[in-house]
Amino acid sequence: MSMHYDEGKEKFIQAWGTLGSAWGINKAMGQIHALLLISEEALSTEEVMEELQISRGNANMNIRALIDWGIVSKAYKPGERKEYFTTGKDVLELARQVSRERRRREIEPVMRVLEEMQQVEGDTAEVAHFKTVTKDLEGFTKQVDGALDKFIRSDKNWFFQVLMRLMK
Amino acid sequence: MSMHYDEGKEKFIQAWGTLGSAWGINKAMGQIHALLLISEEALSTEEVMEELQISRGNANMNIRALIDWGIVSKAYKPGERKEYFTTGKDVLELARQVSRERRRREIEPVMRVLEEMQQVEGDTAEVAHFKTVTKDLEGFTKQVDGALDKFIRSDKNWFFQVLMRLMK
DNA sequence: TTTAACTTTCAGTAAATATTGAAAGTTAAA
DNA sequence: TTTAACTTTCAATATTTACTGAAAGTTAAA
Repeated sequence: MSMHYDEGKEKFIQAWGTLGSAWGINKAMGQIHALLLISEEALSTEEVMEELQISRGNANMNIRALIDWGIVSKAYKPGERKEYFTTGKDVLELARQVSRERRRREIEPVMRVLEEMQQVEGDTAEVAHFKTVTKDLEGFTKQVDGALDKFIRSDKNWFFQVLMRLMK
Repeated sequence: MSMHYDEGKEKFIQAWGTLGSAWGINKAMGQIHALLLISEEALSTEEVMEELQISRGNANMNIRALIDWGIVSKAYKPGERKEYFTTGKDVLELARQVSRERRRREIEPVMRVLEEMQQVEGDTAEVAHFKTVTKDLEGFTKQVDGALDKFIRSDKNWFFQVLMRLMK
């Protein structure tokens, strides 16, 4: 029923990587994030390479990507030239950041396309149906987008209050 | 500023396919779903193949996958032996179904791993930190999972009320 | 400056994923 | 039954995506 640290660590990193791929983030990116999450100290590229058995190029590119997503940041150690990396340990803040990015990268482009669809011309039933469906999608997407925006801007208390109320 | 139906249709199918890949669903699956969404009539495998220019095997497999997800269903036309396929036009119901499946396929497995992590033994600071982080993730995941569950079981009114309240 | 510690890039390769099409399987009607 | 309309499977192939490692680029210290 118990488990050694190394085994647990391995399992967690694996699981986080898998979750990553299911969500369109790549595996290595998820694994690096997991590793930084459970590490109290900031890690260097070398250390990441070593722990995950991946190449320098791979480590570097995925660390960059995590920085782009705004969920990993650089840390310099006094007197050291090397770069180290950490990720915030606040899960809510992480969720917020991921929401922010996905909203920007995925929801917004699709919303723009859906809006455009109202410009389709023609008075056939086919066109009418097309516009109805895309308008519905647009309406729904807008609602979700608005809620997401609220979440992104909200503070901790607001979020947990909403969750609580939501679950009655 | 206006647009022909065929152009709009093409754009929409493309966008829906792209959104699909960003969400771990494959492109063809997204495109087939888009096509069924905007089609009032149920379509046959042949028609899907023709419209999207994909092979029989591809069409068949992805239609199956959509059925597995519970978002496409078979429809038989009277006197016809061939199978036809449709998808519900209710966007909220679609969202609910997708949430249900993702919850089952992704959230649940990761939650089980996170729970397991409390079984890690050892009294070092490292282990303590590991448990803290994974416990936080577990707590957050549980909350979201609960809210999702509520959403999945809820009706239309509840959902829009929540969204409204949420957006103040 | 030069050097050396470090980071980034990228062409080549490997791995994973999606797609094809023809053959095998199934089942309603003749 | 047989036939033929239809659906499913799956080995081969193509496409996409990820990864490597060495070379090029950068920058602090000597």
